[in-house]
Amino acid sequence: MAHIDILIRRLRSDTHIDAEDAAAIARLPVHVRDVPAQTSIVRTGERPNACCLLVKGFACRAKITDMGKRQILSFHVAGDIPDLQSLFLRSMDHDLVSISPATLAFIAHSDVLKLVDERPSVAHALWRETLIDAAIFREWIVNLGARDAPARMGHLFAELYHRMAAVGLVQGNEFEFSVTQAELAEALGISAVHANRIIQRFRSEGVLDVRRNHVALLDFPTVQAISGFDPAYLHQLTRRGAPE
Amino acid sequence: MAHIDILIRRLRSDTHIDAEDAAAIARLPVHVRDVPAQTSIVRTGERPNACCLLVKGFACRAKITDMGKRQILSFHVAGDIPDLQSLFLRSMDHDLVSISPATLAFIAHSDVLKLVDERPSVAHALWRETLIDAAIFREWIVNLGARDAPARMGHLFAELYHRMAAVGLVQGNEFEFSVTQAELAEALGISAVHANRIIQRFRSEGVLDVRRNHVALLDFPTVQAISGFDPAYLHQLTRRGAPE
DNA sequence: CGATTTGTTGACTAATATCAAACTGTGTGG
DNA sequence: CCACACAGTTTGATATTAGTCAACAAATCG
Repeated sequence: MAHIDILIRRLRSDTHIDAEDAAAIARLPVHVRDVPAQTSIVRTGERPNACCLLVKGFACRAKITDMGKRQILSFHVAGDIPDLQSLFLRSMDHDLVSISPATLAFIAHSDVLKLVDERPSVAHALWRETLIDAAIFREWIVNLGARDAPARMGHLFAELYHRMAAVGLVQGNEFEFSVTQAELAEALGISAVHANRIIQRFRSEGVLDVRRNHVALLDFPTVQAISGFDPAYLHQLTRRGAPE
Repeated sequence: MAHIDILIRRLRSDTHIDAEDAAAIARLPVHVRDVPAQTSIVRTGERPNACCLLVKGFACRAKITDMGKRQILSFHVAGDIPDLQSLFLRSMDHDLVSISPATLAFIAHSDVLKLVDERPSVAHALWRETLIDAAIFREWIVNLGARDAPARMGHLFAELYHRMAAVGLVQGNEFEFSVTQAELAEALGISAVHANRIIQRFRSEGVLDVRRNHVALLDFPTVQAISGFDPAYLHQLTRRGAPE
């Protein structure tokens, strides 16, 4: 499987592209690179001239405050282009960092721009991807502003479950995901100690089992109930291909 | 001044459009409507067939959680198109509500789509607008997740100052802005009582004076310092037209 | 001008942070 | 293969921030 196929699979999960579009995307030249965990891929203030497709592994976007605190903005899985916005926002306003060993496929901005100007349907599809990215940020704002810590954590894993299912990375109620409790805390806006206590409670209650490299949604209905999770904001096309 | 001119002014503050693009935008047919404060303009789940340009007044986007709590996602000022994402995300994942009497100019999706497919530069400009929208959400995540309540409030008003300055709506260090303390609390993810106490402290310290319809940034350097505000994430073109 | 919304205050409570120490697992070099 | 180093996790005690409730005051509106 070519590296870029994961992108086409991903796009098909939430947008409409036809065979010709897919073929045009598949023709995009890519530059593949493997990185270890904890590698900064793009940094705040840089002006990348390529977008980064995550082919394998996990990454996150994060901002550092003036007080030196890091806030993780989003987690990314295979098929995501976490810095697609750099196509029109020249300078990065945050960092992109791997949180596991990862395979990246870089696609030059110039090639993407040529493609979107030639094929409006691809432009619409990629624009839509960036809009879904924003929709996920909106839901994350709700999470941080309006839900307590256990609900936030439940919500995060319910979302990841859906997003990973879209690219075929879940088995039953479980999926591989590499994250430390400290990283989780940075995403949820809580302390690492508090994150640990919530994880333990979920584990003992048989709701959710979060490990260093693996997540099991032991009781999805409960996770959904305590977190108020509703996948509508992901704007995915349903299995049945229902209209969006 | 035609209603749509505020949009052109706004676009020029953070994107590059030429005279022909501006003329093409100015030719977009609009349907103008005045609404009182606290009016729901578009609701969650709806599938609007037009975008809404805010010509005058203020609005916010908000989500209601399953617990009935409302989280305000963003505030909007004249020149914003708060639901531009509906162009490609058919169903709304949040509400758009006026927070003051407001004038709205609705632009049919079909007209916008025709324009963006005919003029790539306009497509790029509008796409860029939605990306800046997302960049603001990212910063708001940092605010809610990594800063304490006073910093959040300072940050909100520092941002509004910049955004309103871009469309010429500030006088000195002051600007008109209509918001109740309860709404502020819903945006900041704190209780109304706590919001009130912070406002009073800022007022007594001569840092920031937030009133029902008016905001004065009495001491901008201090606001900036306590909130860690850095306008880079707004991706505005500087006054001097410096490159972005 | 009365009615309603918005803002203000105090007392009390709950959620979460901080700190510090100890423990566990995993990989590395001797 | 062991021992050590290190990163990650777990625990308890204590501190702080912010929430809730309830009453009242002040603005605002029809």
